[in-house]
Amino acid sequence: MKRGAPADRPSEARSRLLSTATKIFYAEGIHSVGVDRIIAEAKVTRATFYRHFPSKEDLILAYLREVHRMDRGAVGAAIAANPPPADPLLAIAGAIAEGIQSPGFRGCAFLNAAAEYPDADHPVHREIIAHRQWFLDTLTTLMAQVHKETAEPAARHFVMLRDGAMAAGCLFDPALVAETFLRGVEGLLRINAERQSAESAS
Amino acid sequence: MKRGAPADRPSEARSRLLSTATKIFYAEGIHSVGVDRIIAEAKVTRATFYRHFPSKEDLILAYLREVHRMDRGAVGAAIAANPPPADPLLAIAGAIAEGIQSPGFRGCAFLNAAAEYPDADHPVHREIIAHRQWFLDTLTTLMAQVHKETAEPAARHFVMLRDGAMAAGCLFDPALVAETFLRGVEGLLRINAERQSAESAS
DNA sequence: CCCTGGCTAGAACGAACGTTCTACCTATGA
DNA sequence: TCATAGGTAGAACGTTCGTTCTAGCCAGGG
Repeated sequence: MKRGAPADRPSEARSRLLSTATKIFYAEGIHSVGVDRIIAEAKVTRATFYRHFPSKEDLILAYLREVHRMDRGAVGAAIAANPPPADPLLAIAGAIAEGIQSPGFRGCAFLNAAAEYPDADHPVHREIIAHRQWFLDTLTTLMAQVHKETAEPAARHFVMLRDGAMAAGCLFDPALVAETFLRGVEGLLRINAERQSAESAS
Repeated sequence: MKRGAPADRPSEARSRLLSTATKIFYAEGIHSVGVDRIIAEAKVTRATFYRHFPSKEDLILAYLREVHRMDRGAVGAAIAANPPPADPLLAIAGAIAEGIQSPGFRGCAFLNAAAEYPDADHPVHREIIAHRQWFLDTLTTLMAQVHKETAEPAARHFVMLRDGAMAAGCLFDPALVAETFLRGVEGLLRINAERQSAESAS
């Protein structure tokens, strides 16, 4: 009996289910989308759905993990393409600004999900927290290469600008939001770089 | 017997309904709360509910208008207590930072609602846009008294920091979020004030 | 007086929700 | 060869949703 992990073989139906859910949950929210809708658009049957996802909640968690995977890939690519000493933070900010202006942008999947799952003990909420902690940690590490002493507040500042930009991106003019965001990040990086050079000069 | 006072205008049952809805919608979200729940906690009957609010959507709109009313009151009070030339912007930022750290804080009611109503044509979404436009306009006016030329981008920057702080306030440590927000606002105001004095010197 | 308006109480509706079930088909590999 | 895993198709479960309805209670003003 070679029954290993439940995801040993990439099932066609499962990936169709997940990509459909990702698209619809992101575009329309979670509570307001029923499983029937996802089943219908993924062109699978109810039985198949419940074979791969024991409940809707499992699908929601898989959706968030999928978005997390994509975010990690995008950040990793930005860092790889702009390794220190080139500024990967500007590359990340650029990718965010680009995302905000791309068609179909509906904000941050995690912030949107957090609005629907305020209970801190809920598995969905915990998944959100975990993603955000990863993002903050990643930025803190990168920020430490600009100015070590203020890396943590600077990273928090970056995340705050990003959160604001992602939230406003589908409520204001995306181009203006992206511009405001990039200006803010540039200012933040400039200040930290000045701190760094001021210290190394002394 | 009823008071002859004109304060009778809003019925007791209606205001109980609205305050209950405001509390529950804000704390738990909109889609995940049924009308039965609000009816039960407001201690009214279904018939009474539908007498005052033709549908759930009307209650949701009333909820958002109620929060808007409270926000306008808070901003108005902050401006009244710190009229120019004292800085009302710092007072507003302080009130926001205080809100983030107060118990029961669940983020911005409008950002949360926007996550549940992404359709731009939906009445709820439009109510959100209207509130945000009012806030941006208010800040732009105040910002113009610091530095007229850059009032608009500075106000957008302020709103972006606020949105980020409100979104993160219930996902990170509120005290750290509030501190990061206030530092960001101080920096923003300092830069604009420097621009102002640099110009008036020339 | 009775009419009206705001309220209580609770039954009932159809639709949609998440979930379970039976029944059958079809590749694959031991 | 045959058991099995993963798929299709669709009925059905019980619950909850938003909404409507009937019926009755009580106070104030014409």
